[in-house]
Amino acid sequence: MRTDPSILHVDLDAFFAAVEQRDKPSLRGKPVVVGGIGLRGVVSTASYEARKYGVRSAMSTAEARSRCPHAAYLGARFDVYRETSKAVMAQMRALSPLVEPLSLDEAFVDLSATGLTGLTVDDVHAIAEDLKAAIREASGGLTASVGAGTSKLIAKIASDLDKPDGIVVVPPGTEAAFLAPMQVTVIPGVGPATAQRLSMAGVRTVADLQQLDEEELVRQVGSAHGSSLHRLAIAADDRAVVSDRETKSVSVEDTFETDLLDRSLLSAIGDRMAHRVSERLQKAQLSGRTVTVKTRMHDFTTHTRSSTLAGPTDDARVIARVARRLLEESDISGGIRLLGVGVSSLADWIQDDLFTESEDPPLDLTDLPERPRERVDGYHPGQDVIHTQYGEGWVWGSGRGRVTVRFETAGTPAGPVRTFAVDDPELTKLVRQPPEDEPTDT
DNA sequence: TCTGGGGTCCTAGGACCC
DNA sequence: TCTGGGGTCCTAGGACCC
Repeated sequence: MRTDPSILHVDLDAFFAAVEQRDKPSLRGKPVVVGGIGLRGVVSTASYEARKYGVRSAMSTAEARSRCPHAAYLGARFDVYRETSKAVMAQMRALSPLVEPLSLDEAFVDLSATGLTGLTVDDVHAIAEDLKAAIREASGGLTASVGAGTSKLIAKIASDLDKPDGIVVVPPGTEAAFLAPMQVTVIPGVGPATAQRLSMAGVRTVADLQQLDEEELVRQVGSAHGSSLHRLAIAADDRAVVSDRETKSVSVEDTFETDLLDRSLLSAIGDRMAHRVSERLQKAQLSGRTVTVKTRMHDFTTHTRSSTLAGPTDDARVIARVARRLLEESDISGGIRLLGVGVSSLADWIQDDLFTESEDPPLDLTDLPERPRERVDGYHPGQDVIHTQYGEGWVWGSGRGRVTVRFETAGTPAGPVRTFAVDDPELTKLVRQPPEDEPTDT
């Protein structure tokens, strides 16, 4: 545990709404609500003027409209927010190389990485003052709230105490007493479900939590959560500030204005989502092995189905094909309100390296899994794709020197399922690279 | 007035391997 | 011949965060 309050938590005030007010002077001083503006929309951010009417993040836009009909309701402009966020984060990085963004509008800054040591409460207060001024300058007038302390937990909670445009530095040594009178829900990770369980054990404040022994806590909320909560309650938090956290998954989802029942429509929507996921993977130079389809029923119950490929892919066609299969296996009776497609089990992957080496590289069939998968029933398990002169082939079973292939044209099965010996010259003849991977000058 | 979209982390059971 | 414990991978679901 460090002894000076050298971790800052910086939180931009009503970020999305503030950007809109910055860009449209007519909105300044007025209630502004940013979020989904459709029938099933939800509020992302409400300006402080709108909060006076009880409008809050995560509230349905319909409810927000009834509470504050005269507010300006705006869809989110993420590109603009991203750009502003970048400028703000740059100011933090100018202060310290160790910055951990949590979202577009929030980050931890570790001042110990600046070489400054023995910082006092006043020192940190002054640094926060300067940072806020730099942020205001770089962002075209946005305000931020800053919390500081000896840990992430303390900094994060402190930044919430004097919003908007405030600074709270918690003196070292006072952390446990600082937390004690607060509700347990101030601890990040304690949401409604955990709060409910704790309340049944008579725990409402952090002071109550500090009294509870770890074993009892683990019984109530599980082992990982319980032991981390036990430590956080007494402000024992040595989590490091980490820049460059790895992306673990990439996904796209959409809630429909009305519940959808039509499988072919859903299939087409899923294809488009697969393409968007693929684009984002490629942009980030990532690829992944697990494809997940998410469905939400009319009653809001949510289901996921996933399938893990033999190797990583960022190919829209592969993602789309697996997603289509998973969707076919999903129950959509009664209609679904949401569909999502995602890819996880990510690996770094430099896309070009696979194909640019040789002129006409054959698919290396010896690289296919040795063991056949058990469920080879016509749809499983979509392990890899080959491309042929007349369509796309889907390798769906292999082993013992044999490969089973179903060919498709534009996603539709074309011709029978065929099985080849790995060294069958006809198979070798059929296997070609897709047109877009061929050198353009030949 | 029903509940977004993008994520992270944890749990639990079954398969499989040693 | 029988029993078993641990580790890893996969799938599904849930809690939580901004």
